[in-house]
Amino acid sequence: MLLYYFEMTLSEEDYIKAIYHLSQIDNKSVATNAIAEQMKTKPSSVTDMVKKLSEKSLVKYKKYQGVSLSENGRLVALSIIRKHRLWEVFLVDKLNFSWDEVHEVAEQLEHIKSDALIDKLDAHLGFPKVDPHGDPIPNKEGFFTKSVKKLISELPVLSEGVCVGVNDSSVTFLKFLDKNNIALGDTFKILDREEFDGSVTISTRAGSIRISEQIASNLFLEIVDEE
Amino acid sequence: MLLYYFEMTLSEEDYIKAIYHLSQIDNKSVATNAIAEQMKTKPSSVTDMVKKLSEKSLVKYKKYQGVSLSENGRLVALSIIRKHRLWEVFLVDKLNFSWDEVHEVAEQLEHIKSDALIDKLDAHLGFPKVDPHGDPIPNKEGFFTKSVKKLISELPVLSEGVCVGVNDSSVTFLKFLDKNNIALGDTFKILDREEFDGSVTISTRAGSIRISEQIASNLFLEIVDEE
DNA sequence: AAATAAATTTAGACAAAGCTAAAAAATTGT
DNA sequence: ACAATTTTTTAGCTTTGTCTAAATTTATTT
Repeated sequence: MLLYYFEMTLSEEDYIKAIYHLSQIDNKSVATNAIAEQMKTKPSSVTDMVKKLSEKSLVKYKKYQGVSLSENGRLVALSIIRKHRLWEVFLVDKLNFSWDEVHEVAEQLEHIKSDALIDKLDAHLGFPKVDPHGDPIPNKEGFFTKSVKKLISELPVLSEGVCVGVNDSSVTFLKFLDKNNIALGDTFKILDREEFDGSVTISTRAGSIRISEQIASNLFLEIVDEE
Repeated sequence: MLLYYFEMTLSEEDYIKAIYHLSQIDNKSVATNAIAEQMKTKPSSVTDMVKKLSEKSLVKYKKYQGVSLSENGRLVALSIIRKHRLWEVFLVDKLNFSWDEVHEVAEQLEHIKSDALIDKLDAHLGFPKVDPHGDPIPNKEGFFTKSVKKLISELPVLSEGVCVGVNDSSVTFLKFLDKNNIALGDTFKILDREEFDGSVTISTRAGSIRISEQIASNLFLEIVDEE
């Protein structure tokens, strides 16, 4: 990954990250208002910041035409996302936070500046490919495997992925998951699907279990495309 | 430890820490110029900041009379120092940094705001009492064991402590340490001292070894007083 | 006990990042 | 096509933390 050629402030980094995420949604240039909403700030503040980032050639900007990241800006965004996601893995795997508690702290940790720190953290965690939500972790050069989030009911047999969410968050459903030793962050493989009723056999930490079509259509897996 | 009653900026935290460290040197109130030097800033900037901290009752300040921490200020300082030293332990024990590489990164990590994070980090590290330099880690309530740094040659038999520094950093001396499996951060116990030549037997990780008076007067141990 | 020196504070400015209110450009509706 | 609406930008002000230069207080020296 590129070394930044200039120091970036916390605020600049947050803007770059926001612009990155917004430009992922659809591929057009990002609107001032959209950034303002994301950053919980006013459009006029966004205009000011975007001009500054443009001078540092981290974004491409023409008045009234929206913003997009330059190649350098994209690499900066990916380096921040890399840090954020590695810290999330650390918080969940090593400090026993649950996957839904880590975002806020990781938002702070992602701004710590030290290449050595991130390299060593990465190694310490065993070079993880995805964070606890199943999102891919870019490598040092900014490459990462794309991933798709899909319901088990929509996936073909032999798919493998990390359980990253539920559709139905009712107490009964969550109790079912608990009873069957299914937790967010677990890796599942789809072993078989019964054509008759759509029920699915999956392998879990606790062995393989059979789940009904109804369950299968309420569990999201994050599938990583190796390419 | 107290919850801060108001958010503190990074800069405020740095000033509080600087004032704490300076007031440890001798017990008088701290001079504006001394703070300016420590913070690498100008005396006029210090005056401004000290007024602000005084309004938040973190310091006691009278014009031209120097500054000292209030009880709240002291607790804030200790909470920052606690974070700093826990992160240093993490960096050395878990990420394999060497003890002399960690300060800069810990300076950043100490400002991360999350009580849950620090509690869990503390547990993950096994509730360490001292950092890799042998300095004591305050507990949540701001209590910590005092410690003294002394040469092995000055310590009585049966003393125990963490090796935290050398007087003579010549290549030959460091090579001697390496050859005898002595590293900064190791815990030693003084088993015996020979009156005749002042040579000392110490127990190390690698077993017990005999060191000459010359060596003993070049190795610092940090002794923790349990009280 | 003045006179000089050193330390500290005040006053006024500046850059970063935000805000409000008003102006300008782009988009939409008819 | 042009009026109305929405989006974006500009202009000017605020706060935080810094600075320089000048003024003031404290300390030191003779």
